[in-house]
Amino acid sequence: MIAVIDFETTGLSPAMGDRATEIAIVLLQSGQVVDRFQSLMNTGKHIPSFIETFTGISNAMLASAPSAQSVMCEASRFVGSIPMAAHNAAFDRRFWQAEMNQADQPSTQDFICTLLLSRRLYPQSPSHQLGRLVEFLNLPKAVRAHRAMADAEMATALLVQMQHDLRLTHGVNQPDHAFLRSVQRCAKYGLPALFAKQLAHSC
DNA sequence: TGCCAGGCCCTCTTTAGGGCCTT
Repeated sequence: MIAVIDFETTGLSPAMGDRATEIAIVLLQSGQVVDRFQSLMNTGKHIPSFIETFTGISNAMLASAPSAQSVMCEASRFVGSIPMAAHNAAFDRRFWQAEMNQADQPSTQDFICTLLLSRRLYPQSPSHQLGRLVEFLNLPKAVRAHRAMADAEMATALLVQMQHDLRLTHGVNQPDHAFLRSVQRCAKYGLPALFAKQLAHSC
């Protein structure tokens, strides 16, 4: 099981005071979506006008949203100890840890990054932005990008496609979270050896 | 629109610099 997460936020850095505005999580098991979690969240932080335009999430929408603390407690129960994935995971991991910390919840989940994986697996793609990758791979594109669930669904489709390509193209039987983590960490020139090792291990 | 940060990756590199990606 892998939990694919996406945050919408007021900016790029929790260390600079930015906060999450929306969270979406898709649970993926054996290539199938088995559950979803989504919520706006009110931290009391003002959303800059550029971000309102960018995400479509307004200060008025968050005024009636549940508190960040209650949403993150619910998200923590939803994910448990399941390993997580995100596109540019360094970004979502920072907000996950910062918001969990604010809500007095643990945040020990391991993350894999579909951005780093796509740079390894699809070096021919002209761009590794989530939307551009989805177009490059002919995957279903979200109608409303830059909303949390739409982006989480696209990242999930991307992850499923990468697992499929690892099986079909590279003969890897079970590209689970642990194996994806080794692909992500593997230097580009080392990938064929990694695939061969996994193939031999699974035979 | 892109600035703000942080991490990865590439190269005209490694005693560094800049592009990409996330909102």
